[in-house]
Amino acid sequence: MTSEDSGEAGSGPVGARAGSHATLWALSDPVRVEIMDRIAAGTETTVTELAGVLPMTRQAVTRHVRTLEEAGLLVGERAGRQHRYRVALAPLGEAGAFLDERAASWDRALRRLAAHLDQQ
Amino acid sequence: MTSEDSGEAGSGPVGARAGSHATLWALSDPVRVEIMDRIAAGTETTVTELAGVLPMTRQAVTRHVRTLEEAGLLVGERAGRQHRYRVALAPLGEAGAFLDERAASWDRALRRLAAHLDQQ
DNA sequence: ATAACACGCAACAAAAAGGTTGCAAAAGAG
DNA sequence: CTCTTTTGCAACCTTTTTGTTGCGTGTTAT
Repeated sequence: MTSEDSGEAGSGPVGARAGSHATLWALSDPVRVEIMDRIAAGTETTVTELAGVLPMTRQAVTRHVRTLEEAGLLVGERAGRQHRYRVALAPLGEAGAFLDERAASWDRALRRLAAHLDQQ
Repeated sequence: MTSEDSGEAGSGPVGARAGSHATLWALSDPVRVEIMDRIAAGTETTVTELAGVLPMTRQAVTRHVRTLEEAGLLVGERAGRQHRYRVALAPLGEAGAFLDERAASWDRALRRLAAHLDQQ
């Protein structure tokens, strides 16, 4: 039935973003952040439960969950006929490090330009 | 603090995202990150200069720059017929704080669930 | 004044994202 | 076995992104 996907690390899927970009993009949608909130809280941890409290159908929730899963922010585990999800925090650290790195780089560049102008 | 709907009314165009979401979304595109890199470095600081080194037309660059400007990551200043941009680091701090806050919240929720399971 | 440059706006097309409905398959309950 | 629940997949539609071309406006140089 299901093919051997569920491995987003190799030759990625079609619309796949890489690394921290995927994480930033996944979390730039308030709906997906709310899904992460609810799964982390443990109140709604399946697609059907989430669709019960969110203003959209189950299939729409499935897509958001899949996006989060491809970003590595969610990990699913099948328990019988249910498909339960839990959050993974590792990509959060990567994305945060990415932002910090960029901020530091741009800050350095700005100071370098300012010093250059000051020298003239 | 957690309420962020009904954001900026007058300054935000039609499809504007609010606060940190706009920042995360703007930086989830490698092209826009590269634009930020080049403007911060001072090598290309106008739309025309950027279009000269990027594989797209000037109008496409204009759209990306506008996206970054709406997120507060770029500030433009007109000098004669040229429109020069410089980077602004403030939204970076907000976005980083948002990620940290979410990571801490989800981590707390996970520990609470783990403790709850441990108690049973 | 005229030509060249930098920029903005509008119309348009293709692709991706977000959402819906419908239907089929696997797991549990009666 | 039959029925219900949970899930996945496929087709389809709408909106948003992303990119193009064409044209008009303002600014600088000759």
